[in-house]
Amino acid sequence: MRSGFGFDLRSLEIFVATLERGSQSAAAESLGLKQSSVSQSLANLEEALGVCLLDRRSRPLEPTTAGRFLYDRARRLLEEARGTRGELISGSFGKLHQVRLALVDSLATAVGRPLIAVIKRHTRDYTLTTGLSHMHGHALMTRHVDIIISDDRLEDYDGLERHPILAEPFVLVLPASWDGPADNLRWLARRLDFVRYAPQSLIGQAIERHLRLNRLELPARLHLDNTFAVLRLVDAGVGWTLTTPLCLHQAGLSGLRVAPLPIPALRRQLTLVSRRDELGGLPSQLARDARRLLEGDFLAELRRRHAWVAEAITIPR
Amino acid sequence: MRSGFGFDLRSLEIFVATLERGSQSAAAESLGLKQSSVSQSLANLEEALGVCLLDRRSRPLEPTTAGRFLYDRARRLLEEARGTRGELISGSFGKLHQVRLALVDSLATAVGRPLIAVIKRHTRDYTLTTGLSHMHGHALMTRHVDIIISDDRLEDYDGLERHPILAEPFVLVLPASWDGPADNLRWLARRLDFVRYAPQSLIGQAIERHLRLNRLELPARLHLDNTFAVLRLVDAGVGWTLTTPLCLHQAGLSGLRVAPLPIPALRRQLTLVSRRDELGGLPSQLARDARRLLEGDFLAELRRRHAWVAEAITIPR
DNA sequence: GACGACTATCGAAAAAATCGATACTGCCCC
DNA sequence: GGGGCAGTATCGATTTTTTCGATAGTCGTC
Repeated sequence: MRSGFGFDLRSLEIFVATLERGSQSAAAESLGLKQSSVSQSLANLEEALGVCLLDRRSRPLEPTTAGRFLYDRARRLLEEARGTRGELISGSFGKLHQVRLALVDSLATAVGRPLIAVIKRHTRDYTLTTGLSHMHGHALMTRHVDIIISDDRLEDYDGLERHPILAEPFVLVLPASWDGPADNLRWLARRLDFVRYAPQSLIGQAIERHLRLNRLELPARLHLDNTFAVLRLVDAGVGWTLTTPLCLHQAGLSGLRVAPLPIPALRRQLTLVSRRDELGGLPSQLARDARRLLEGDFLAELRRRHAWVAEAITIPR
Repeated sequence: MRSGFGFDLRSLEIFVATLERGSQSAAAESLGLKQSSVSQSLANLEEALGVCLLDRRSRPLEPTTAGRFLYDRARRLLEEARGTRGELISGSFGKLHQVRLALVDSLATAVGRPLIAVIKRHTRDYTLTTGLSHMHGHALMTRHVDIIISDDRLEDYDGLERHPILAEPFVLVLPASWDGPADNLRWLARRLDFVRYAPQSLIGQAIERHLRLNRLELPARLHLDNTFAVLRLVDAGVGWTLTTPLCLHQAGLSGLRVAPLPIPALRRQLTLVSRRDELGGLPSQLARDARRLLEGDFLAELRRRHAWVAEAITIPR
């Protein structure tokens, strides 16, 4: 047995049959083996696991505590293996057990929970992770996740399907207490610190690149790796930052002052990306639902609070 | 691979690694194999399952629909195998996945649902079956069930633990419309048919044996294999029968006339039986709960309705 | 203490998994 | 359009694992 588990399906079959038939000889017969093979297999199993599984003295054979436990798990594993085989050869595939979804933080807070509800209708189990966007692409390609929604469209890769979710402009965010002008970043940066996103994050990179393009060299004092931390500092009056309406929504800090960028516009696009044709209609459905949720929840509130920002947001379809 | 599944844990490992690494060569390296072995294993897998799993043309390698499905199941199987191994070698056994309980019909209706709640606190999953008692003993010994509650104490077998649940007398049951005497079965049987339990059932056998012992030869016209059918006929005025208070309670036919046996008493004992020391405290706890439920529900109602019968019932502890 | 029913052990045989070598495929690039 | 490249398939040889047959050991029963 080459697998590193200490057992494989065959040895579990033998073990289970032995307990159910009550003797090695009976198990051997029921499996079309000889008793010696059963004995060997059981000995190997105990050897490989380093655990005693059977009390050989009693008749019918009885499991030890560990054996009783393995019996339970083995039955389950074998049952699932049988089911899998059946579904495979009949071609009638059931629900997937697990769909793994990775979201940018800002979306996770806004629409994570309702999206999970949608996923649940398609699979038995799911995982949802958040994290830095540039990790998501890699995770998708190595199959550590199945679906990502982030600002990375992974244009370099083939075999993917992409569903745009949201395009939003970056805005300038200032402490509520700041009542000075907000139309010159260079000038602003001399009175109030620029609170930056850490350069590992895609959002941070996008901002830095845009600032460079617009020939703004601003002092690098504060680098924080998540939106909440960034906005918390701004809220505390420490400085100002650039971010997007969705991030603002996520942080839930309603007291901040929001102004248009005093430099050419920068936008980010959130896109749902998955491996093409692997999950049927689930990705497009999730995309549709994510848009609907953003529309109803986030955008509606934004219209009330900062109508001019809401104008600039695009939710496709 | 000797198991009849078309795959084993090893081939699943290889398949999963191939998809996750995106190529056979990479998978081979990650598993310490050569590419040719991976190719072989995948070919065997497809051969054994009779299904194409991979689209070999695309880079990184992509699964077919069947392949995507198998990937999902395989990850799960491997995950469970890993978990099982971990729990086994660390000795810290988790919950059992499944405990299988078999009850005599009459108990199932009376206390089945609350008992399930108790089981749920001890295992992830459970099954409950009912059926003829004499099947239960066999099922227990062949590990098709873990716990039985029936009128068969399986005295012939060792290695079992037994917890008495209830002892109850048989009673004579007549149609409500019958207002004649109920103190002579032979006489009764000439006016009204004796509705029997099928001789396959343990309860039927017990009754027949008792009648023989008391030299009663009654005509064999009606043989029904479950309490509900038996009592339904009695209720319809077709005949009379012998049964127990719990069976009466189960059938829920409140209009029937109940009388003491006009022959020496016959009792049945319901006992919870399980393989000794396999399930820790669960059997005794279930027994305790079953008694409590019978006491509170069944016996309390019986006291109101037929106090003289309630007297004759014993619930231990 | 012989018998029967079962299990352990061991070398041989059979069946796998794996390897090494090599041929094949599709793609990119000049 | 042909060579290089990265990956895959195939095949005989090799190693490892599984199974077998034979035999010896164990335990309980009569």
